[in-house]
Amino acid sequence: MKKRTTLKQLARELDVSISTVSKALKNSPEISQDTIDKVKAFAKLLNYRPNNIALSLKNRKTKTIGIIIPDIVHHFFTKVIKGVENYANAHGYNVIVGLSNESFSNEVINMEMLANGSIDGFIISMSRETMQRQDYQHFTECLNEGIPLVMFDRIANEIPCDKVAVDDTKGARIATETLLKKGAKKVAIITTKDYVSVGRLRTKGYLEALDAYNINPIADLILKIDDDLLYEDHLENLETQIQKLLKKHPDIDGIFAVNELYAVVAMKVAKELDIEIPNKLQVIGFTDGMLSKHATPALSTVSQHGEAMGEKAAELLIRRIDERVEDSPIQPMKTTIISTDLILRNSTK
Amino acid sequence: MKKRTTLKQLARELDVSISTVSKALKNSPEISQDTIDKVKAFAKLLNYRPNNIALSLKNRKTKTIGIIIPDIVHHFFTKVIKGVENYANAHGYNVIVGLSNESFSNEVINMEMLANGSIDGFIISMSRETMQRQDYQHFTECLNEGIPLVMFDRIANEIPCDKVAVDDTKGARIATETLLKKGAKKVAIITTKDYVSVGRLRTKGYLEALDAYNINPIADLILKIDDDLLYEDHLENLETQIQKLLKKHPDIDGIFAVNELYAVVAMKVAKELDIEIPNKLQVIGFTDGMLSKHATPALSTVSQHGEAMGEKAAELLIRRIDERVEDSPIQPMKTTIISTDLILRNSTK
DNA sequence: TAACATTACTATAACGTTTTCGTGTTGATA
DNA sequence: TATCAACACGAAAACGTTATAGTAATGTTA
Repeated sequence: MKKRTTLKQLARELDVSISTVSKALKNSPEISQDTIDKVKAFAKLLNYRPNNIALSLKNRKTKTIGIIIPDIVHHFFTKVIKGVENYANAHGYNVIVGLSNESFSNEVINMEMLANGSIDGFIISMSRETMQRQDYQHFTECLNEGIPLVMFDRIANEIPCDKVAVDDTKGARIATETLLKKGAKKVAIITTKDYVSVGRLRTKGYLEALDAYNINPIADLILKIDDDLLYEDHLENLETQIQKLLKKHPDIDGIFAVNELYAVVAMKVAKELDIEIPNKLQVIGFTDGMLSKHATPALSTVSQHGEAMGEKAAELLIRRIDERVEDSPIQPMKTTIISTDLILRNSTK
Repeated sequence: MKKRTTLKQLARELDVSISTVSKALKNSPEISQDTIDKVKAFAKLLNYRPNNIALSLKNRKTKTIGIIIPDIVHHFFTKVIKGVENYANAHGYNVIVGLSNESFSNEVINMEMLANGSIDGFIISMSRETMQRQDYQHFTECLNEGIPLVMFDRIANEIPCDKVAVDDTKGARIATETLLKKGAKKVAIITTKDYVSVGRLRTKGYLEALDAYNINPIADLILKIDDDLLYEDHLENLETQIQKLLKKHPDIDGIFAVNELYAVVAMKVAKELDIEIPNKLQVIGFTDGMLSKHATPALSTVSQHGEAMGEKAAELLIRRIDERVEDSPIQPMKTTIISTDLILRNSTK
């Protein structure tokens, strides 16, 4: 096994000091052009590249950021990662991914693993369990240690950090209003339990829309899915609940679902019940992913711009990291709202 | 900004040497129980955790592995990452993700960025461009520097490293044979250009199946999609080509597609042409992802077990990394084949 | 020609660990 | 009482860098 070239080796072979080599490679004016040329040529020959770890130790910054997400098999999170990578790489940062699998302890473990100097800052979307428990002390601790944090999508207002969020309420309101505008009279919502902030906020938007149209909400039409179950059970449970809903209220002519999976499943159930989409039932989802695009009919949906969110989060984080070096006064925390777009396809009239 | 606790601080405050602190925390027999207890208590109080970077420098290993993939917005790759994370985290390793975006230069840049000591080894699936150019010198260089490599899915046989692959040919053969067994007489394949190894191999499997059934392949029925285009153009192009195919050969009663997107789009086009699935046309895809599961009808597909692949790749890599430390003789390179499963759903009879 | 700049380097400390080798203090042994 | 082991700790080197502070050998000035 060949060992990596180090300054020491270069120095020894060129018969100069390590400092000289280091400086020569950096074009220091202290070093004669002659030596600079010699050193550089030799360094190139031996394919010298500075050891990142040593630099990290010296500079007390790693030029990597950690992103912790609940699940990577999710189009939205995957888009966010992509955005983070884009911005980070363009700014000389690497991205290290931690998966919490929606579990609190995994989230904590993952963060601790990385917080030991491996990363300069975190980008996080909380696990479901963390939201439920509302136990944020690993975040607080992190901030106390001076590690900057940026939260996105699933956010805790209690934590004083930069945040990137979607205007869930507004997105949901517009979606629901669109349904109503397009003639729907009885609009149901398929949402999550309330501890999931995005579900709660989107439900709020739904209610606002009804209110704007002077429609009284009907409890029956607000279907709160418990996605605490295992994936498979969850899916089955989801189907039967939607089935029940559509059978009990056959006059439902609009469904707003808080994610694309719920929307697609709703369409599937409707088709099984011979309910024609979009003529007899219009459906709008949230999060524009693969499923929406390739469903039949193609699903109208609220696009969240995951990639843009990722880029913004990375930008905020890297700014914090840089600001931390020069010990300037701490800037106030910022919450950036990424606006949604309604993409109309064939599941609406 | 509070600074992280270091051994030095503990030593100073406890009025002992750094060595003593270090040893005490490791329960060294050289240190008296008294001191050990004192040090530990104080360390806990100050929430001391060893600096990872310093350890990496000292041990010349970082306990992180890099995974480079062409695209993260792909269910398959995402599954692989999950598998890698599982295994890696369970073994005290972190995972750092690099995206090549199917571009050669991005792949090279990303690898160079990480190869400077940031990672102990790579897990890689080549970008499309790399496959096209067949320029593998960044891999060779990496191996020369003693950084272990594991390739998965998109593999270059020329590179002497561990590999994790799918038996593409066999999977494709079984899929096609299943179509034939279920009564299809005229089976088309929607595949990629030949430089994509998986496309080529799957086409081979398709041909083998035809051969086994004494059917002469028809050039027209082998649709090689050029996915070099931008995503949107690509999709449109895909649709029109499938349309043309189905119109020219209305008696096609089976389609094998080398990925789930092609399969789903084929079903969509068929539906538009009022071809009933599965009665008049049966479809099987490759890669079991979201799209397959939630398509209507649900798509029969060849499952690749991405997560298992990721776990296996991580296992192989970590074994190499560990073996590298003790300078034992180099073990021969291994190629692990992960077998596929055919999942039958409603797009087949 | 003594004092001083300039040039072109080198030595050293530092980042935070671990580990090998010393070393001073005990208590036991011959 | 001199010798030696056991004990409990400290000093220093090393990992690969960079930056600060020297330091010789020149050249310049008064």
